Amino acid sequence: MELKGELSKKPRHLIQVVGRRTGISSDVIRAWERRYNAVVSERTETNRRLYTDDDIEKLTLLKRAINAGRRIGDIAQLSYDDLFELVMGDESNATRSYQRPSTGTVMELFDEAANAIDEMNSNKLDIALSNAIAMLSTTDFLMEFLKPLHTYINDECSRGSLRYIQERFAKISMRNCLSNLYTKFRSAKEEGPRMIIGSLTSEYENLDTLIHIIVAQNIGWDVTYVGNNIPHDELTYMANKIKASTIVVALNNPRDVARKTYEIKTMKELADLKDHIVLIGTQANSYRQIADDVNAVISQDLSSFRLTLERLYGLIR
Amino acid sequence: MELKGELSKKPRHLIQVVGRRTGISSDVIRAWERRYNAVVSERTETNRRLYTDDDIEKLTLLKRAINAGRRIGDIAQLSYDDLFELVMGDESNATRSYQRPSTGTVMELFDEAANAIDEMNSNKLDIALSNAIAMLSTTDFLMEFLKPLHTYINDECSRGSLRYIQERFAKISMRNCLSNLYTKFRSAKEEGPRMIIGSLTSEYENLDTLIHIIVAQNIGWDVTYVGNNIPHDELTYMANKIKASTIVVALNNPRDVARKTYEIKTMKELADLKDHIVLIGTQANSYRQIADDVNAVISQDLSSFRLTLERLYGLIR
DNA sequence: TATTACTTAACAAAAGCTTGACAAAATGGT
DNA sequence: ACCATTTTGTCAAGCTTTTGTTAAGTAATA
Repeated sequence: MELKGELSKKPRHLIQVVGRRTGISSDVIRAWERRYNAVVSERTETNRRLYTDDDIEKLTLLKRAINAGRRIGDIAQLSYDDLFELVMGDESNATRSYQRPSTGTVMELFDEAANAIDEMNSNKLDIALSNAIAMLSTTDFLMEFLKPLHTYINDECSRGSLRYIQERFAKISMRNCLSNLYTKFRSAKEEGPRMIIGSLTSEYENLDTLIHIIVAQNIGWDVTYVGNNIPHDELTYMANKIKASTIVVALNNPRDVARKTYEIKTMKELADLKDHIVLIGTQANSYRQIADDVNAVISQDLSSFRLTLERLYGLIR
Repeated sequence: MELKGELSKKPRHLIQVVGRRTGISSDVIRAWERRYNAVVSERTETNRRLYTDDDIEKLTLLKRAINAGRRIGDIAQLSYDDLFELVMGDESNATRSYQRPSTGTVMELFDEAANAIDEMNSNKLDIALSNAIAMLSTTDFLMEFLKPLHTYINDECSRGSLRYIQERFAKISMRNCLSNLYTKFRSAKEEGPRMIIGSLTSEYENLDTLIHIIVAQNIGWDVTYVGNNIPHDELTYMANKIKASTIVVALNNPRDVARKTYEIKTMKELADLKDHIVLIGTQANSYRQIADDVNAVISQDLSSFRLTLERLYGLIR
């Protein structure tokens, strides 16, 4: 089936579409063409630019290179392959803290979302979220946008300046957005070590857990999310069956610590010895003792979760 | 089971109906035909246009493509498949093209999904679901694929041939898939009458409810889903605030009929008199009496839900 | 008879194009 | 650390193309 090969060489995308897909404004795309011949598209008979899939790929790479600190003037004329190599090098050498020049962007996106929640306009909220995804790197989106938005909602709600239903509908938009990200990244990666994420009986579904999924996928894990309120034996059954190398247990409900402690112990016994167990969530700290006993890792925040997974990833591969 | 029934090939919809279903005005549909031969329908002996279901699907795709930034002149003449590939690429921002199995019937798609659930391969399940979306019209996808798959899972699980965790992870994939559809059908412009869908206190989240959302959106409603377990006063508050013309209440938990009856009555009193209330879900029948009293509509199955919404849509517009 | 649909023509808003200018940010030399 | 220079994103003016909308007159429908 040559579907992809044929189509990708065919000029068929208008500049507006390219702008949306790459997140580069049409003005900039034209400026790059004018100044550096970065991507020179074909034209229709009436002089409209028509881009191919390959053009889009190159523009995406250019954007990533710029994000990594390159200057457009220096890299615009590189071939796709050279560019690819460059970006790979840049991104692997990148110091982990990459600072966005103007914090204005994040602030504006945040305000847009907060307004949408205030007006209870779910459409607007969805748009704000997808704008944020388009504008920010995945990490920034999660750490600097979605997480703050989450705590903002919780705070305002407990202070009484947001109503319960505003919290609920906002969280549903955020959940949708996260599951979109989940499926989007999933299709790209086929391989990578397997991981199961879920929570034990009496736990509720939690946005933070979903955020953890995206982080894990982003590092290269093949993640299966099984939801909340799962009996521990079901978790181990599945882990064994699909040969998962890591089980991530979300702990956010302070009740039943004793039972859950026992369940974690049992899981370690029943699952393959090679399996790693990672505990996340607000209540994870209550499980220090058992974590030591079964050699589990506690990751209370996203960055330590990321570090843990990168370490395990290195161990397993 | 025939992939596309005889009915879908039969020209039977007047242009007005097509306009309502697709959200494209009749003038525009005619202009597209005149200028680009986008969708050329058959005619009655007296020269009236008669459209098939397939025509409607194509128009819907055209609209989605335009939403994604395409221009009608460039895409009007594309085949359904090319159009679909284009829309999927645009909407998922990733240039990934789905892989479609050579010959596909609903049965094969179903088996593919069932196998994935059996093997607990969530990746495979996701692919099966998106293939089904690709192969089938939205209506067929929901009614002939997803709904049967849902009951299949419930049956097998209660018979014990599927484990609890298989049910859970499968339903999460299906939920993700539905929320993807939800976001995709969202039009950028806020048009169409507003609707709120949610469930009252003590209700659980339900896949069927999500399916109803897609159906409603497909007809042209601007849907806000607020989730399960929502106090009735919060529902009315939001309905008033965003000027929703219809509130859809999902009732699937047999407990607390008396309380919920009272809550429905109160909602009718507090919400604007013009608001319509629609009751859906397995337990909706237990609310016949109050439905009559407050002039609410009960829709126990998807097709009656669709009819109800089309009628209301006509009334409101 | 009142409504809906059909055709044709015309209009106006939206989006694309080019050229040119400007200001913020980055760079580089002292 | 300071200042001049270069780079680069953004925007405006003026023009063309595309496309949704409206109007006018006629035919069909209920």
